[in-house]
Amino acid sequence: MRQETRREEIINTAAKLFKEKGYSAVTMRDLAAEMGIKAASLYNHISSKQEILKEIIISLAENFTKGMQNIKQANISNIDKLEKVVQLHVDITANNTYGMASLNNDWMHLEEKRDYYLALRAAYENDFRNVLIDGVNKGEIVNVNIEVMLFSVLSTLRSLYLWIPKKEDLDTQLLSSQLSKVLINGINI
Amino acid sequence: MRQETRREEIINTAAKLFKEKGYSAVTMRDLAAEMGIKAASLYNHISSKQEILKEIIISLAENFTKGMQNIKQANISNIDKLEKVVQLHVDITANNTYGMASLNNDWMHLEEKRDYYLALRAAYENDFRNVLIDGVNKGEIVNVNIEVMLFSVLSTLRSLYLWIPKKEDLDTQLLSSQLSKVLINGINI
DNA sequence: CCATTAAACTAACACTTGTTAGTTTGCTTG
DNA sequence: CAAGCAAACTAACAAGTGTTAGTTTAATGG
Repeated sequence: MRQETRREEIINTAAKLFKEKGYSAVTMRDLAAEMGIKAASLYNHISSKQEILKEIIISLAENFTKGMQNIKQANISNIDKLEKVVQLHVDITANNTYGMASLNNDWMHLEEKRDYYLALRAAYENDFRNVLIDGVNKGEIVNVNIEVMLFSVLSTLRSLYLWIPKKEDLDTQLLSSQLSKVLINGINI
Repeated sequence: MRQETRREEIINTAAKLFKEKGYSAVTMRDLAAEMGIKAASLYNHISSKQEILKEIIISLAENFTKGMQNIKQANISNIDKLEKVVQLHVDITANNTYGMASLNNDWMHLEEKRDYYLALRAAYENDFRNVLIDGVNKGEIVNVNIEVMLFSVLSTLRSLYLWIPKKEDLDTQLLSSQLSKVLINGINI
């Protein structure tokens, strides 16, 4: 386990506070107090509050993009692809529960990188949609409204950060497989 | 269609802005500008920024509570109860897309009413959980991890506000039935 | 036509915000 | 030991914050 730099400590602490109160409600003085230093000292390590948010969100978004690239070009069924997507979300979220809150709720405060983030997200949703469409065409997935299926599954995956921290010793493998079953097969007998 | 009071106009406009930027990032001057007046003039109609948030969130939360009371005491199967819950979410969200964003993301800024909100939400989740448990016990619902099923379905329903506004002429009845199918039966063949 | 009233206004307040400049502290290493 | 440096500090700033006080405006109804 590599040692965290001071900069990374600040970013991780910020992510935690951003999850609790949202980006706008967290002041640089709040963040400094949580680190046990004065606000001005933060600027030895980061260049602005903006930059902290950017670091949190963009790295996560790029992780999702990378994961999706691998999955879409794999030579497996579309149901299997969906299971891989579920696992991708569980893994990334388990490793950065705090950051996922910012990704979901504070991306609109990104300013310069906002459009880049939105482009990544749109591409991701589109890749996801294509898995569903191909699955329907090949008879692997039931033929109901694609947008409703996309919305339903993706909403659950995007909300994972709200639930994962509650678990103590999380078995990501187990959660991922249970979640896949529920999302794919539903809940009725 | 009853005429909106000036107060209600302010609260609805605030909800719209809160959805776009979050409660903390919206200033009273932003809100006033959107209404075409000066910030100080808002205080002829509301007593504080806090109060606006409270009005938005608490009324919605109480609507959910009321709806759940009706559903839990109905003499129908647990699967039917779930369908009613889906419809409840679709109806409330379709009628107040903006407010639902605050309910989901800004409840932590409620201050005095925060604990009351959290109590309502915990009770709601518990009623929801009991429908699932009773369904499993009666063999209507598959016996997998209750918390995973609860999380999955509730996350989708709570995220509805992000998707509903995109539809132009929304048929809530249709959306509700499609969503129920996906959530209950899953997406595979 | 005058009194009332809803709803706007201007001006100002005390405080908080992100950030900068310049300085001090205390380790690490040649 | 001296030099270098990472990382803290104090002090201050300009702008923005929610809110109050007191005043003006324009429409309404007896």
